[in-house]
Amino acid sequence: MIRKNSTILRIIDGLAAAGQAGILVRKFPKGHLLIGQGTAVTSVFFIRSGIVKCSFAEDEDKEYILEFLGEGQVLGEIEAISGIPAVSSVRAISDLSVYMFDRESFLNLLQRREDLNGAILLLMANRLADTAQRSARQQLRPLEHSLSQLLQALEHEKLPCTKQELANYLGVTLRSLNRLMKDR
Amino acid sequence: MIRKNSTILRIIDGLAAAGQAGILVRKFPKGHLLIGQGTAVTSVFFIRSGIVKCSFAEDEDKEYILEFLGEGQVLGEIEAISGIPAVSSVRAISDLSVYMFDRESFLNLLQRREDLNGAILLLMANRLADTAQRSARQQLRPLEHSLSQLLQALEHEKLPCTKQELANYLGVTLRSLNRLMKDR
DNA sequence: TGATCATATGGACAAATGTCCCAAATTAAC
DNA sequence: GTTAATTTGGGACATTTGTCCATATGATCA
Repeated sequence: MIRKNSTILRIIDGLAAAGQAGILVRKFPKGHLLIGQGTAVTSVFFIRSGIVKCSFAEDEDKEYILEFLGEGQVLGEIEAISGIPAVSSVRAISDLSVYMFDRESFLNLLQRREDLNGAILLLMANRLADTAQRSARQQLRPLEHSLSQLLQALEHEKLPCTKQELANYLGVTLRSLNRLMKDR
Repeated sequence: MIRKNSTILRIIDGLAAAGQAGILVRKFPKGHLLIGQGTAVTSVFFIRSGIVKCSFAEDEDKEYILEFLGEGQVLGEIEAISGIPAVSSVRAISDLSVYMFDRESFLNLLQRREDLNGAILLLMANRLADTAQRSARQQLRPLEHSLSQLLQALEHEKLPCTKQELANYLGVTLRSLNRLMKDR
């Protein structure tokens, strides 16, 4: 449910400890917007601790939550690599501690460090697989199924988010979510 | 609508022309299954010409089409990189010509050739962006909207697929698709 | 020439979901 | 401690979508 990746965090920890240039440690409070959909992204973030939501909006009023990311996950790498404006917004839903790279440093390291390169390839492959699978399941299965999966996942890890956000993650209205919750 | 990628095709053309070991040229007829969901993937394919559909099934009877891929697109790279069984099935929907790599050769080249590495990173970044965007739009917008977008795209490029497949791409039943088509 | 299969179209009804409300409960602000 | 704002839970109804048909059209094959 909340994606994590300890391999990458270890690599970055190592780089930071070795005094690699271009890495900053930053902290952000819950609610802080790290990346705004449609804007240019100039930094790449690696989550040290905390949770963010990646969400996509079209109308201002409706949002769809693409994923929740936790420890070791990377933010802004897609935009850094492809040069396009941010695909989604990224907002902290708990207090956050991150490593922050400027774009050039990140791309440089990605070329020079084979281990980082491999870890990022792997992370992107996993994300693609997960995203595709979730997208497909949401189309194929009834809402009830996605919901019970979600609730089961939430028993193990608590997610500091509202019910509206859960609905936005499931791609339905809050009303529908409540209905399902009631008559289970 | 149909994803393509000429940069990669040029790189692979070059490698093949230079006699790089581990590359085969293969042709498959329309309808041929290149990758079966859930099975181990031992080859990586680069499309020289033709179109495939990547689809995800859960019940045997229902399928969701993740994307249509054309020239220069890569198949099986996710599984090669991450080692997981195939996330989706890939089937030719027109006659197909491909470059075929065994997994080891592909991973080797990915390490040794900076240009290929960069091109694959870029391709995966673009796919992630596209997949996320499509998934979000399908949840946020009414079917009518997705449909008109799709029809507009199809005016420029013709896709050799059935209406059932279009419905599977949109994530709805054929009945719903027909209804929308009728009262536009 | 049929017979058979895939594909395409649409009627009728059921089920799921959204929209528009309002009220209770909880949390944050002063 | 009181007020305001957010979050939650749900009724009533409209709309959308799915399910289960039946029929028509066209292609293929014996």
